[in-house]
Amino acid sequence: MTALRVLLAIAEHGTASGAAEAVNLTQSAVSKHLRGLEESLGVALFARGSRGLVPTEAGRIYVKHVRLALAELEAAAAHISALKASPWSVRLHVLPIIGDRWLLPRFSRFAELHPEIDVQFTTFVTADTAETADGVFRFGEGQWAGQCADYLFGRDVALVGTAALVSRLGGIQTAEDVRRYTVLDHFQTPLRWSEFAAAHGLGEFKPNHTIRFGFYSLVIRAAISGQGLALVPRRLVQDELESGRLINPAGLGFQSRNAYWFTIPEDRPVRPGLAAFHKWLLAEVQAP
Amino acid sequence: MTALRVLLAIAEHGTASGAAEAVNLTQSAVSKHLRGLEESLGVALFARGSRGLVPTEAGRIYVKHVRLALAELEAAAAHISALKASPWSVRLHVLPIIGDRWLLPRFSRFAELHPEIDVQFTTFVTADTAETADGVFRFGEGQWAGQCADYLFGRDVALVGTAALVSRLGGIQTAEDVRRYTVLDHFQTPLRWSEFAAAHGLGEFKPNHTIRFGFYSLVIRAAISGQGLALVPRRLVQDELESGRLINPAGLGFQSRNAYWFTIPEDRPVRPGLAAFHKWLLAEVQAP
DNA sequence: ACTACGGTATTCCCTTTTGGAATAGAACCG
DNA sequence: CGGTTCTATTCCAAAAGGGAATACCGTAGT
Repeated sequence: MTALRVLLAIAEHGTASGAAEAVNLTQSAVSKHLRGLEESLGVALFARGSRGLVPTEAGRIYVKHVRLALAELEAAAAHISALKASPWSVRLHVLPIIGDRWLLPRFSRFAELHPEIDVQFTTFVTADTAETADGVFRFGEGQWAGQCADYLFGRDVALVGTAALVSRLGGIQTAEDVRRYTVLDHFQTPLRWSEFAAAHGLGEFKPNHTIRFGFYSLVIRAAISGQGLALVPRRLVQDELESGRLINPAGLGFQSRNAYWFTIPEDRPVRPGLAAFHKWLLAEVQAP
Repeated sequence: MTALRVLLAIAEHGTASGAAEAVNLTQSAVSKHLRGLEESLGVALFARGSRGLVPTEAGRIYVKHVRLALAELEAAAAHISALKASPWSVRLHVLPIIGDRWLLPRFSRFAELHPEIDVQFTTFVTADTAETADGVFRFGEGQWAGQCADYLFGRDVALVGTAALVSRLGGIQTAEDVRRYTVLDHFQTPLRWSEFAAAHGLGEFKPNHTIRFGFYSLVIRAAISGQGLALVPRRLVQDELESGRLINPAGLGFQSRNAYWFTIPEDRPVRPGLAAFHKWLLAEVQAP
């Protein structure tokens, strides 16, 4: 069971050590779980490379199903916990990328501040999971029917890559130069590069080569390991930009209409636990 | 994880001890698993009665979701095992009621006969699970598009109940007498009682009281514990009829158009493992 | 070519969990 | 009121899970 969670974590992080952190285990445990799964299925799920684990065909299929299954289990738990919701419990639906790179690192502060509030996280998407949640983190333009949305961050999108990569291909002065590079993209939000092109008046944008990933964390990871250029909300790579592991050549980027929001249902009374979280969240976004 | 399987087994059997047998554990282990689940969810899933465990509202909801989740996992496994199918492996989709009461008890004979054949059972229903299966046990009239179907048994439906129940309410001479009894029914195949009524020219059949169950094994179990009369394929309660735990008053029953069939896809080449199983299955049905 | 680095696999060892046998207890039935 | 048929609990052995340390392997940069 934890093996399945481990599996998904690996799929999202692309490395066993990264996954280990995400599920609060050691890399050794993760490795063993993966091996256990592969043995019981009799199939290799990930190909071992020195840069991490890359899913095999079977792995991709299996991961897809396992994600659905865990989503269903999560929905089950959410559903029954909705039956006994106390005013001090909060059920949140969090996008993995936000949870990993933004919310969880600072959530411990909230937990310390409000030990009496019981916060439950949900990360997979199912039909009714969004319905039973008290608050949902979303990506989009800020309009959802029946939802009251607060902007968090993410409109400020930066073009990023490693210094080594950029200098090797002759540097980037203008957006035009990007055409020479491999670009990294995300399956579910493929519009980003055309938004970038539009913002810089590039017209038809046909990059040298595109690599697509199923998870945004993989896009970021690929950028860090120098595989190409990525468009990422600046806030999500703040650490890397400050430490120099990533650079933002020529300050290129654009203002996106799509960003990260936190929504709460309009029709439902706001219970005190949710109110406290909501307030904390907005404050945290303002003053980082 | 096994806890979830245990949960479903309990839901299907209505007793912890029965479930224990179904999942190859002891009753003690089952009890502990259930308690563990309930504690981690903070909700009672089953009400403890001295005649077994009956699901609570929360329990029913949870079971429903868990079934979907496990179906998904099963589909995952089936999917990837389809990728590496050897000619000596067979993937079967089995209806729980058949698996429990008919197939598994005699399957060990097949396993002894053909140790080289790797048989994989699947019991939950998912869209593609039926597609990847080599053979499927079905309930119906024998016509499925693209499937070649062999009749197994189940057309001979008997009216059954405990001797105690029947004598208490004054015995049953004709089908008319059934009206005085509580009847047991199955959600997914509710037509049975009207078929029975039609076969005996009863016209509008309005029984005294009806109890409905989500699983056919619960119907049988309820009949055995004297809760009412049930219509059951005779082959599925052969043991009980012979031992007298159930009786078939006045030999009442009817010939149903719906029965149990085994189907294999028409378009697919029949691999040797499947051929062997198929042959064994038909022989087993003939000579019990 | 060599070293530093970032990753995975493996070994050893301890802790926790799991599962079975036996037993106790509760409800129902005749 | 015994007998039967359930569940809950206790005790104990076995197995799985998980962490720390270490070995190992491929790549990148000098």
